[in-house]
Amino acid sequence: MKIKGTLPTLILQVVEREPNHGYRIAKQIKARSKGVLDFKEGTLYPALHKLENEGQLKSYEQVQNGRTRRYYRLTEKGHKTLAKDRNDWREVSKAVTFILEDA
Amino acid sequence: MKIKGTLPTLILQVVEREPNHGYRIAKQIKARSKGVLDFKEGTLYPALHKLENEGQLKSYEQVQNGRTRRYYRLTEKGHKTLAKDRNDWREVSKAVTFILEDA
DNA sequence: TAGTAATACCTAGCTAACCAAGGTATAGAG
DNA sequence: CTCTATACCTTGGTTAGCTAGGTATTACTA
Repeated sequence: MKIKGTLPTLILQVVEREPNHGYRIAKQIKARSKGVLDFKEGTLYPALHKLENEGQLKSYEQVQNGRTRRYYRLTEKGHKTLAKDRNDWREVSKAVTFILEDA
Repeated sequence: MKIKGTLPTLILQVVEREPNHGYRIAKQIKARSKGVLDFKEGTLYPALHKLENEGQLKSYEQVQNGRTRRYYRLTEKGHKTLAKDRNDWREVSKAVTFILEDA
């Protein structure tokens, strides 16, 4: 069983706490899920580009320790999307759980 | 936000209660989820065929009210898959919820 | 000092899930 | 007789995610 479709929402959530760069966003999703959610770079970066393209995220370069990183921050639109997605997730996950637990 | 990947498990769950035919399986998923989960026929039937092909389901024809329906029942393999999928779902949904609720 | 692991970003090509939009056919209600 | 619901199916499209590559820097280790 492989659940698809949660990555954009998870990215928005991680970036909401504080602006962050791609590599670190992926690490945090993995860490906070205790390794359960482990998205690959070939999935992550296209997802970030799409979110920026949609206006959910805004990126900027920042040099740190002599390394250039691309940071992402939430836009106003991204905030709204995240709020909506959280509700969607609650609704859908509740529905699936309800059926699977045969309540 | 569109979650993908739960349909096969939901089908196995519905059929576990009692053997059922495609059209009714879809209706029950929709009804038990209060309309939240609403898979289309173009999704359902290929999913059923795939599950039977994998040996998770076994189908047979049954005439009822002069109409021939294709019923599906769970195989032993299907039972095991369902048990595993339920655990997977618990784990993954817990992880996503944990991150989204920013716990 | 050379090699390797970790960091940090990216793309191309593939598969799988889902939907839209069609098709066929029967049963029942008006 | 027509319309709706039932019941099954397929084709073609989109999208998410993975595999498997690529580039380049930093940090540790042998």
